[in-house]
Amino acid sequence: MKFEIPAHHTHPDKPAGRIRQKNEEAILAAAIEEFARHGFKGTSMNSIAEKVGLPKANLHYYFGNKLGLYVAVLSQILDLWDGTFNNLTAEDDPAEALARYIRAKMEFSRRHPLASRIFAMEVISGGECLSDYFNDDYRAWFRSRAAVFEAWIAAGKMDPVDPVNLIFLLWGSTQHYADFATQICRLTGRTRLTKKDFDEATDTLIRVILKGCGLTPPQAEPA
Amino acid sequence: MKFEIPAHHTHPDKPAGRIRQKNEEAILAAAIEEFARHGFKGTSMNSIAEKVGLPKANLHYYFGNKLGLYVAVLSQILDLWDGTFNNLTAEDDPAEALARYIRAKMEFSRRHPLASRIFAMEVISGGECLSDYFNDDYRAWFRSRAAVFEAWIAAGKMDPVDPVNLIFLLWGSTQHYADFATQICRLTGRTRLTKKDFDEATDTLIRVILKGCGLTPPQAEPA
DNA sequence: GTCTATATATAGATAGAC
DNA sequence: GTCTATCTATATATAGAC
Repeated sequence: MKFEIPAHHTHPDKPAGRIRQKNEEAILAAAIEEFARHGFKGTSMNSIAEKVGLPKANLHYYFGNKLGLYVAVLSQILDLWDGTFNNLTAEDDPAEALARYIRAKMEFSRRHPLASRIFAMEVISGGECLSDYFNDDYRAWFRSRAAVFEAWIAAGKMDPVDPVNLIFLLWGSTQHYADFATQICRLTGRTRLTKKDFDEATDTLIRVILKGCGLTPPQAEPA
Repeated sequence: MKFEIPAHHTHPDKPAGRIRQKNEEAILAAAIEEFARHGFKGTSMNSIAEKVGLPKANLHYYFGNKLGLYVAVLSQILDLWDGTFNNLTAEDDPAEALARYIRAKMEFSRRHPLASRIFAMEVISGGECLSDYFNDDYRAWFRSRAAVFEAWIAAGKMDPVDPVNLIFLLWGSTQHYADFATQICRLTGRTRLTKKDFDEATDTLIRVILKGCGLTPPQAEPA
């Protein structure tokens, strides 16, 4: 999955890699916007270069080629995801843990909508660049998440809802607010979704899904 | 929204439009597959022409240009959607009507996954080609759908769940099975989602969402 | 390390023979 | 109505001056 970064040497009077780090971050930020808007094939290196204000030759110097830049963007996104999940355990109180998980997913949709959209477009397009990510470890991680629900069900703490489809319900309903924000704004007459919009949507999701699983929502905790 | 079809005349010894109709259908079918996989900008007229087995000049002859073909594909998809919705009324029994709606949406995801994905990619990409579709009529239609839930709530037939976010919950959770089928297959070790997979997912969605709205699911009716 | 100029491939679109 | 050949624009990528 990793791409080759061309060897180079730095000027002695400047800290090694400072310019590189700054430029790479700027390029990645511009690339995220373009890839989120046009997908991989629909994005041109030229448009990214113009947005970041560098000649496109620099993009090739830093990331090798277009696929290398795209994979770097995807890697950054997946790092974000890994940091957001993994907070559910069988010992948790189901209602509290599930509410926390829905809040975390909605907060991700609010703060990283472009990342969510790039991931969505990649999966919709077949997800070939994610084949290394969709591996045995990923399946094992997914089973461990489903096992938490199974444990709660076995302990009689929640209704016997199929854990696999419950997870897809959680993902689909929360990611929708990032991926389909354009449609939501058009339908509700907004120009963008506010923090308040997300809070209300989060409350609705927590209320419906928890009750649907036979759980009593915990008292709202301050954001 | 409509594009110009070039004027032409037909040979007198052949029924007018027979060849055209057949070719246009074949081109649209191939275009749906390509656009669903690569999005608008990522799809080339050449790839569509090769898939359908016609020279690409024919595609331009029938649809004018690439955007015309894309809009024709989108129009066909939106026609499908219009035929699927609009079955909820305030007079319906909420539990039965909602279960029916979830079934219809899931059946759409199962039978028209490519259509769902093209719509999703278009919305994620900003939905400029849908700006004519996301108009005042669409907003009015959406409010009429939300009003059905409000009527049910006012009549005490279901919990006071915010109708707008409930609709997004329904859309997000059902469309997920079409748009993210690749990820679902990787996670569950399947090569494709079967009718049985969809039936089980549908049952889970109906069970959780209806109970979450304070409704008692109706007895399962045969598909 | 940076950027201009350019090589090469492929895109959308069309002219014109049949 | 159909299809070959071609035009023009733009894409990725790189060579080489600075």
